[in-house]
Amino acid sequence: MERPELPLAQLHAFVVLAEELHFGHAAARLGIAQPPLSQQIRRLEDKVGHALFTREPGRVALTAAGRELLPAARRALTDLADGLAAARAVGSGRAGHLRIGFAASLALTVLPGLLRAFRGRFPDVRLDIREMTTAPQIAALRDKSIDVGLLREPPADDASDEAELAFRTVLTEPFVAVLPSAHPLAALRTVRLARLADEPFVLLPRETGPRLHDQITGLCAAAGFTPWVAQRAVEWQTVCALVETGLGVSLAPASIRRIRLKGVAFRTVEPNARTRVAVGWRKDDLSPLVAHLLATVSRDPDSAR
Amino acid sequence: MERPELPLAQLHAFVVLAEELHFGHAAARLGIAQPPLSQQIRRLEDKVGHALFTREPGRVALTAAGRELLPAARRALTDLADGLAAARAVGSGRAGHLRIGFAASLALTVLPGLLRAFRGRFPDVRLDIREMTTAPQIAALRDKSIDVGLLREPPADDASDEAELAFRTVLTEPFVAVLPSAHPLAALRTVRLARLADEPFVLLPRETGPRLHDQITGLCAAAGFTPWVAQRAVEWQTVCALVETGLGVSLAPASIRRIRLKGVAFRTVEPNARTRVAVGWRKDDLSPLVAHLLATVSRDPDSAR
DNA sequence: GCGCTCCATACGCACAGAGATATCAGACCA
DNA sequence: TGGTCTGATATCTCTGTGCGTATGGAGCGC
Repeated sequence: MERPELPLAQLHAFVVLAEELHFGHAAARLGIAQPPLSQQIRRLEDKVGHALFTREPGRVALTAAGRELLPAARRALTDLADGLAAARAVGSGRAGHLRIGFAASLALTVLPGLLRAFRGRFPDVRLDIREMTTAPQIAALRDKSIDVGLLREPPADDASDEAELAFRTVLTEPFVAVLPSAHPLAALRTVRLARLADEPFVLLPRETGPRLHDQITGLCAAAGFTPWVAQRAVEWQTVCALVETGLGVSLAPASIRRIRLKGVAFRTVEPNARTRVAVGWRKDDLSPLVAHLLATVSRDPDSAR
Repeated sequence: MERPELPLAQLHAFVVLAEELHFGHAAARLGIAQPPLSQQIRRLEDKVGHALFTREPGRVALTAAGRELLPAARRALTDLADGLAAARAVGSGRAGHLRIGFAASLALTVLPGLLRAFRGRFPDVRLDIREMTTAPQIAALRDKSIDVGLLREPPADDASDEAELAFRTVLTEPFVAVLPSAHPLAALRTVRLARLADEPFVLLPRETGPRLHDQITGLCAAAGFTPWVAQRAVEWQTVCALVETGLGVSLAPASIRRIRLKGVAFRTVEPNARTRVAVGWRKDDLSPLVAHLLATVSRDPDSAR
């Protein structure tokens, strides 16, 4: 790639003149007087080394050399205009590409509203959403395979080893007991946690979200028992299905009320605790898209319908 | 098409830096010091309105906006470089497109050498050659459907109605008598024209080249007779074939000796006259290609082998 | 012949920007 | 802790060029 020889301003003048084929009109379209235009063209012709127009009195026409240069000049100008517009759109966050990880349990609650709100505001941004549990999201944020994560129970903000990631709580929600409809406790409005002490439990594997898992077992411990986990399942959907078949009961974030199954009842528990849903991102990620997404999350707190 | 906002020099610097990802190396490749390069990039970023590179200590990288701008910048630069080169090639006559009309009788003499010489000198020029007799060539030159004509017996240079066309004689050649090999006159080295007075003639139609036709009949008239035209044919090739079958004799430019037929003999005639082959072009055609072709014609006078 | 249109030329001004040198600041390494 | 590498900043110079106004000159039509 060599040093460019032709100033863009002159090429612009050239293209306009090639369209108008009239110095006066072309100058008017360019918003300048006629003599400067003559100069522009002259300078361009000097640089090219050949005449680009023939000026017979009354008629201006392109030469063969001019016909050769014209399409290249036109392409270059439109390419640059388009490229500049695209770069500005991306730079300002009006366009681009955002990869979002999300916890499966949010697929029916926070996520739809958030996506709808964001898409409404930034229709040219391509959203790449992928379901991931908490721990993989943190790893994915670190290795930059996602830009934003929506997860449950993030590491504490002040954890020393999380210097590169930031989290902000999006919402908190209570836990609910997940019971088979036929279960005696399902008849109550509120279930005291201790009453679940002897029930078999269905839970997610601890690795998929250690802090949430610990919070659940911690709740049980506070109620005076250690839950006996009869079955593990990797999705809340599956957990509910297993509960329906009578394999056990569960404790889950209230979000999963959205999973409507005939044979499953959700009951508030007592004593309760709230679990946090947070949004996480890389602190050093200056992308305006991330900023916009974070702003959208804050602006629409009830997007978690 | 709007006024271009991004100076090409800055885009060039941008592209080079995007390839090197190192200010020092990029500056070296650009042949400038490092601070000016920093300025170029800064100015470009100011105009775009967003950062194009991230400068973490030790590693320079493109931002999303920069990645968006890069291909457009690259395309624009190469387009312009290519377009400029093409325009210069066309302007200088090293490339382009030339339409040449030629008389059929030259297809075996002047033309091959001329084309070979021209192609050798200007391999990037596309030559569009089309066979035309004299009168259509003049019309084609006028309406610009050909750029150069190779023809026999052009109108006189000083003809008042030929102000827009110019002609230059390429070569002159004598006439030869075309006889069946078995013809008694074929036994002679030279044929006196008057001896053909009672022979039937095979000639081209007058319209295809009135001046050549008139020259032939003029020769006969000078020898004291008016030729009896037993047959007309539109190509010299055909004329020779008809002579071979004994349908008559003919008078033709010496070029047609190239048409070798077993039963046809070519004999010089006496008295003789020479016929001119000329190249014609539009006087107002400033194309360097035409100038080059004319120069080639002059430079290789013996291309008429 | 006169005026009109159209383009070129001449001259002047002002500003952007490309280049240089010199210096500074942060990161990293020995 | 000091040296090195990297990029940013400051300041200055100078050229290019973009634009203006004023003017010239060639065709063309009335």
